[in-house]
This record gives sequence, C-alpha cells and structure tokens, in this order.
Amino acid sequence: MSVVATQGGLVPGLFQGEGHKVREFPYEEELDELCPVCGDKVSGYHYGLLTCESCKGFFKRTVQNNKRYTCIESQSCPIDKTQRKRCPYCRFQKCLSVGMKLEAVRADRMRGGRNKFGPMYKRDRALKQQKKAIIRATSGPGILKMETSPEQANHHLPPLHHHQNHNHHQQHHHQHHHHQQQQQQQHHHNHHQHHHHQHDDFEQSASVTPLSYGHGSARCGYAFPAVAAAPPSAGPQSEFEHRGQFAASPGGVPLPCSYPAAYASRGIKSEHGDPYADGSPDAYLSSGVPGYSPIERHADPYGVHDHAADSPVYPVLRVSPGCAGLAASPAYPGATVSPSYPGVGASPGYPSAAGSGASPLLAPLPAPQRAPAPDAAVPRLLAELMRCEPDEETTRARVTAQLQQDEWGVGGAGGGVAGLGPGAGCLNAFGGAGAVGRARHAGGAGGAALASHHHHHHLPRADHPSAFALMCKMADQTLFTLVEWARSSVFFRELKVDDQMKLLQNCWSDLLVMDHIQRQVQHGTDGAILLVTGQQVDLFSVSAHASEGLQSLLCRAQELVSKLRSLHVDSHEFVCLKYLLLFNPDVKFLENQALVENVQEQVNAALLEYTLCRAAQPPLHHHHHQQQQQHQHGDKFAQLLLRLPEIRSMSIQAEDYLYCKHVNGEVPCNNLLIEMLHAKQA
DNA sequence: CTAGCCTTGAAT
DNA sequence: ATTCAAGGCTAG
Ligand SMILES: [Zn+2]
Ligand SMILES: [Zn+2]
Repeated sequence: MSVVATQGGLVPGLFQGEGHKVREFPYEEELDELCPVCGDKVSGYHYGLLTCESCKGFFKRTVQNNKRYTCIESQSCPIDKTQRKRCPYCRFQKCLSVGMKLEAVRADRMRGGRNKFGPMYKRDRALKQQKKAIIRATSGPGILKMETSPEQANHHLPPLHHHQNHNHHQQHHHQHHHHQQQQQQQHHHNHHQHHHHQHDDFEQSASVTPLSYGHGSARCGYAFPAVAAAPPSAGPQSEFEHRGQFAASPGGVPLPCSYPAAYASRGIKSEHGDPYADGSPDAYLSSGVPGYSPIERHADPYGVHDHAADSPVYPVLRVSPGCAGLAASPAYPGATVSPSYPGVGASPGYPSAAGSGASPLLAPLPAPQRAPAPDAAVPRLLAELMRCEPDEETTRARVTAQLQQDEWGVGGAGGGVAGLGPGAGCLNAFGGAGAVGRARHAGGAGGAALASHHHHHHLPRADHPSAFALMCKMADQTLFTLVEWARSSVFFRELKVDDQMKLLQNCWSDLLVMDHIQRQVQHGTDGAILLVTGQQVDLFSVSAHASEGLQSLLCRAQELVSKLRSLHVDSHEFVCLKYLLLFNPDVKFLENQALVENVQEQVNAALLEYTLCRAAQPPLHHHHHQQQQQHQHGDKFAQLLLRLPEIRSMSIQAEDYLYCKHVNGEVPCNNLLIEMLHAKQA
C-alpha cells in the first residue's frame, strides 16, 4: 500500500513509466493445486509427485495388483477429472508419463514410514515455495511482501472443525491388532518381519520393498522410455519369497533382477485371485517387452531439467526459436561502434517502450547506426541498460518505508525498535551482531563505542537484540528490489519465467553483495558502512564486535570497495557487472541459454568499449596521475572482470554465514533470503 | 472400480 | 511429539 504511494511516478526504471502493466508475465502458473494427471485437487505427494487422492489410489491399485488395461481407442484418451474413469489404460499411461514412480509402491505393503523420496519431496517443496516467493515479490501487489500469514490465517478458523472430528465409527477396534484385519495376510506379515532386517534392497531406507510392476511374462503396454534393456525374466523361482527383486548395482542404481511372474500378485495380494498365477499372460501381452524396470535415472520429475532425454511422450524443446536475432552476434567493429542491439524480436515489452516513449513497434529494428546519441561514449546497449537502473534515492525510500511498515505490523515486538527510527541495525546487508550472546555483550561495549563515535545521521546500534533481524529484513527488502530490477531489466524479461527463476536462484546473493558494494563505492564514505536505508554505521566499531565470519566478510567487502574506488568505477560499469552476474552462462538447463550467453557476450563487449572510451578521455583533473591512470584504465576491463569471482566467492561465504544464523534461529521468518537459501540447499 | 477417509510408522 | 506419504477400508 504505502509502496504505491511511494512509487508514485518516481521510479523510472522499475516501473517503466506506468505502474499498471503487471500483466506482462505468464506468471499465471497455477502453482500447485492441480493434479498433473487429471486436474483434480492435489492432496499431497504420492509416488513421486503431487497428485490428487484418486490418482494416488488408482496408481496404487494398478501397480499393486499388477493390473493391465486396454484402451478401446487410440491410446490417447483425454484424462481429466470427469473422464478419468473412462480409460484406465490411458490414465495409467499418463500417471507414468507425468512421473509417478512405480518403485514407490511397496511390494511388502508396509505401511507408514518414509521412503527414499522423502528428501526429494522436501526439496521440491522448497523449490515451489521459493518460486511462489519470487512471484509474490515480482508480480504481487506492490512490495507488500509476505502476506502476514499469522493474522490472516487466524481470521477464519472457528467455522470448520466439524469435519475432522467425527471419525470414530470404527477405529477403536483395531488399535493394537491390525493383524486381525489382515486375515489372510498374516502369512505375509511373517515374511515382513524377516525382510525388514534382511534386505534393504534399493539401498533405500531399511524396509521398504518396491513392488515390481510387470514381469517376465512379457508385456508392457505402457510407454516405458528407457526400459528397453530390462532383462527378460529368468525362470520361475521356487520360493515365493520377496527375494532379490532388485539388486543394487555397484553404482547404487537398482537393477531389475529375475522376478517370478506369480510373485507380483501372490506376494502382494493374497485375497484376490492371482490373475497370472496359473500362467495366462495372454491377456496382457501386447508388446513383447519384458517387464518394466523401475530404474530411475530421472528421479527428477520436477522439471529442473530435461525429461526430454527420457520421456518421448512429452519432449521438451531444447532450442529456443526466439533467439534468432541473438544467435548471430554482430561482429564487433571497433572502438567507435557500439555493439548492435540484439534483435529480441517484436517482444511485448521492449526497453524503449518505457522511457523513450517509443512504441513497442519500433523495437525490433533500431536503425543500424543511430550514432547521434547524447553521449557518444556510451554504447547504446549500455545506455539501454542504464535506463532500467533505479536510483538510489528511490530504492532507499521504498526499503525504508517497507521496513517501517513491518515494524508497525509487528507492533511492540521490540519496544526499542521504534526509537531507532527508520529501521536500524548495523553491518552490511548480510551483517549481524554475531551470536546472541555476543549481541548482548555488544550492548555494553559496542553501544558505547558507537555512541562515542562520529555523529552520523542515525547511528544504528549494534547492541539491539533485533539488530540482526532488522538487517535481515533490510537485506530482504533489498532483495525484493533487486528481483524487481531484474524482472524489469532489458533482456531478462524476455526470458521465460522458469529461466528467470533459475538465473535468480543462481545469483541472488551475488546481486546483494554487488548492490552493497556499489552503494559503498558510489555513496558511502570511508570508514563507515552505508546501509540501504541511508544510515551509516561506523565500520570500525562494527567489526570490533562482529563475529569472526562476519569480520572476514566485512573485510573482504571493504577491500573490494577500496579497489573499485581506486578504479573509479562508475555506474555504467556497475550495471555491466550486475548484468554479467545475472546472465551467468554457467547456469544450465535454461530454455533460452542462447540469450543468456549472448547477453553475457554483448554486455562484455559493451563494458570493454566503455572502459576503453573512458580511458581515452579521462577526467582532466589529477594531471599528476595521468600516467598511472592511463595504465589503470588500460586494463580496467580486465580489472573489473576479475572482481566478479571475488564477488561470487563473497556471496557464497555470505550465504554460509546467513545459513548459520538461520540455523541458530536468528533470522526472522518469512524472509525471502531464507527461502532462496533453503531452495538452494540439498 | 473409484475415491474419500483412515491408520501407520520412519524420519524429523 | 509431529509429519505426511504409503497402505487399508468401504460406501457407492
Ligand atoms: Zn488426479
Ligand atoms: Zn484410452
């Protein structure tokens, strides 16, 4: 809310002149909710991914009972909530194609517990959550970040407790004796006892025995991509034991072993007649393919990558057609000609549409040489990048406003907080006051030290218990602005959301570090740390009470700042560096990798040209340093590029540091930083 | 068979 | 003690 007021019309780069164009992104990703098989409501993770309850049951029944279906039509029946009953064949086919995992169905029917997919589910959750977070940060209403879940959630609770409670009709019976129900199953139960201790086939957590679907009897009407190599079943095994269905291969990959046709049904279901028990596979063999193989080379239905490799059903286009204009990087003429524009095509939002008031229509073809730019020294590409740059003042206002709003919302969470004015804290964006214990200690000494020093504007105190939390919020807000920056930046917004996610996931901390560094270089003063809120903190007193890890970070940051200052890095160059971080060609599995690489290339070229031009026309002052400067400018380009690894390294260290703090519970919840961090781990 | 609801139990 | 995905049960 307040944000809207804040942004008014002051934010040139971020809002591109108009604040109501939020529809540009296909962010409508119907996050979760829908079963990938039938579109019904998702009830949780089932056999590898989020599905609805009915598909879970269907899949279970099918695999457990080794069911075989036949499609009456062309094996391509549409599957949705209303038609899913129609063709079980196609339904099951779809289950498999979307990634439901056969091996998650247990042969021994053991209940409860967790299987090897547990961690994956967790990871996937983190990713989805992060995705949502970014979307909220990106396309949500202003910066009204985290929807205060605590309060809203509590509003409507009373009226819906009827359902859950009355489930008593018949559960008191089998408390301890679920065996009784098993009736014919106690037979197997005995086996289970053994198995639990004997085999942990599949090298997965102890006692889950994946059920083998399909068997030696030949057949496999289902589209199993990479199963061709499944060995034909060996002869029938005399014992009906769950014996070596799978054997862990040296590499840990489960390999299908001989598997008696009868087993599947017998071992699994004892009550129903075994459809194959008496050997009459005729009904199911349609293709000659021997049983399926639960091999799982693509234990990743989460789209992080391919599917293309092993799923003929849903191939993924690897090559992006949209990068046509980028493919052929224009030759770099010389120092005078700016790198040509990548013809991004008639994309909806071309940069110029924002500031220059130019119609999107003339975006595709910026005339070959519109040399008469106001500043000939600035490559046009660079000029375009600059146009998207938010100004420090606006960012400061927004972050500050948001922080204040947070505090209001929190209420009296920290009585002293309010007294600190617009946010407070110390250290850089990743800073903190060390361990809790330390923070307290700093309360005495640190506070005194800070107070006795220069009277900067509002000297945030490092001693406040929530100083670190405030710093986190500050960094959090900064991240939001950076995400928005990226989102509205020139080439980035041409990318698919998924690609954007991946890039941001990769560089968010780099951008934060870079943002901090840039702030220090351009607006900060020596010996102090300039926060995004405009407050300054005495560097010396801070590091005096900072933990070792933090000191190291501060130190490195300071060194970098000094270095960049000596190089007289200006905002143009900073922009380039930021883009180089953002468009990191090391990020793999991008749909439009070509664009990323091309932007990297072009920005590189632009930076080179720019630094060369600047070197040619250095400021007329400092004559006595002329020589030295000439030399410095000479390889300034290289100097700049060499800082990138350092920044990456710092961001990694900062992430580690942040993670430690998080584990210690010192990072406030609902923090985008943590969500990014969390999604990255594992 | 289907699909909603219930019980389990390793992992956390 | 809590989670929550896997199996079980049973009207419809
Ligand atoms: Zn479904
Ligand atoms: Zn069909």
